Amino acid sequence: MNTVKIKKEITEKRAKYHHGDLRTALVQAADEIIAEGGIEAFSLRAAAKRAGVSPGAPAHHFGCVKGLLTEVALLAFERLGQCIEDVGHSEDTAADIRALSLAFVTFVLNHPGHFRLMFRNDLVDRSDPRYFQVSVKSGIRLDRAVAAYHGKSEADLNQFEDAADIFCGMATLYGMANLILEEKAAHFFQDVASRDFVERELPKVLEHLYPSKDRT
Amino acid sequence: MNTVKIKKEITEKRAKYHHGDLRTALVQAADEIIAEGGIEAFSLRAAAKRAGVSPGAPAHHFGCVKGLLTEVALLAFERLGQCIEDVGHSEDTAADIRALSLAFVTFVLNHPGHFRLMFRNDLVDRSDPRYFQVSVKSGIRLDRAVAAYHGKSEADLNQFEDAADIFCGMATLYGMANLILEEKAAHFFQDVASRDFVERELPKVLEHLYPSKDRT
DNA sequence: AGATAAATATGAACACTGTCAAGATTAAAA
DNA sequence: TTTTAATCTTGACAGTGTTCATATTTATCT
Repeated sequence: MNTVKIKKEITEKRAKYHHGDLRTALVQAADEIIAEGGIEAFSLRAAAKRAGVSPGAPAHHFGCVKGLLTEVALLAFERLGQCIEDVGHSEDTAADIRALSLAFVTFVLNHPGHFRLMFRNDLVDRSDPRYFQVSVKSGIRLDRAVAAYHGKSEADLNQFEDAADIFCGMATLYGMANLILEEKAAHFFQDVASRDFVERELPKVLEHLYPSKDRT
Repeated sequence: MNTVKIKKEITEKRAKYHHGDLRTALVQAADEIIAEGGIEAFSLRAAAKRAGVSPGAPAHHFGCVKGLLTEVALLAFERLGQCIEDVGHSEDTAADIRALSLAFVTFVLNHPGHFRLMFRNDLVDRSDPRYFQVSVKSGIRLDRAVAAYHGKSEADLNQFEDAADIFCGMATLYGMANLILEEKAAHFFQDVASRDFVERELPKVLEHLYPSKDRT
């Protein structure tokens, strides 16, 4: 009967021996850790502790650390996709590109830890089919906008020159986000990683790169 | 006298107790490890072992692991700078940009481990004054080329619009190198990380981005 | 319902990692 | 030559991811 008492105490303290939905609890814990302290702060054991579970538990749900981090990255991509979706459509294709790019860079500045994770080959299993799915989903709007800016439809994308345009657009945006976040552009602009700066100056830069066309 | 004998044997086996120039030996060891297996293969202890020295030795020469990796990164930047310098000058500014970009991407593909290290804030001490020095040195040629392409001299760089041009140029190049190396552009082009592909297609892409001007 | 099978979490172990302090060894300076 | 300073070793510490036998709970079948 004594053992029963002890069991009950334990039960009250930590819900149950079987967590119920440990998998999503671990993903959430990892997600929070990365949001708060970046990948530096993350460890499999820290996530386990945060979920109130033993250090060996995660291995049963995710094969290894990459599995868990992949889930977090997918989550982040979905959020990015939402931010992109929330951008309104306009008739000025250059303005569309500006708005989408601003949304992207804003996401990066708001979620630096996640952004640094999302594209890391060593931490995320990019061969997971869901990765392709979700990364395309969050990039397709920019693809279309750039294609439209160059007067092409989405159907033309197999044509080399249109693919090249879109490739450049993606590269530029990704590069700008990187330079801004990691403050590698400090000798171009000051306060380059501040949100104010980005909202003020990024549209100008993009206006330069994709000039609005005269519609007489 | 027995101990003397043993001492001598040890002496013959590993040169001397005092290595002589352990600092550069460790940098070289780390450099080789990263060249062979990337950052994944690197560890402070592995570098120490490769240099034939005890695991605690590096701490005396570099405060911590970041110190050693910073040296390797600086080395890599110097090599990059050399590759950039080796690119000839032409009168066609667009062709200059193409040649410089090709040299950069080629370096990235030839030294993937180093490239992945060079811009990592968590592994390299970018506040080291030598970092700024050497990174500017390897970027200035592209700066000038882009400025010249837009018909500006280097003196104009404080002007916002010229800084924006150069910022975009840097971002695009950095982004392209990333997309190509990490094969994030696979749904644009195939075999995107092969050297053949880059030499064949990258100039086309850049010709698109920086069209050669008619000089009638 | 009761016994059996499957899923799930624990806890200890293993081989790593970077960092540190005490002591041994060598080189340089007095 | 003796003393001082620099250099390297050794052993320890806390931390990491991963694995495995064991304990516990849930689900399934008779």
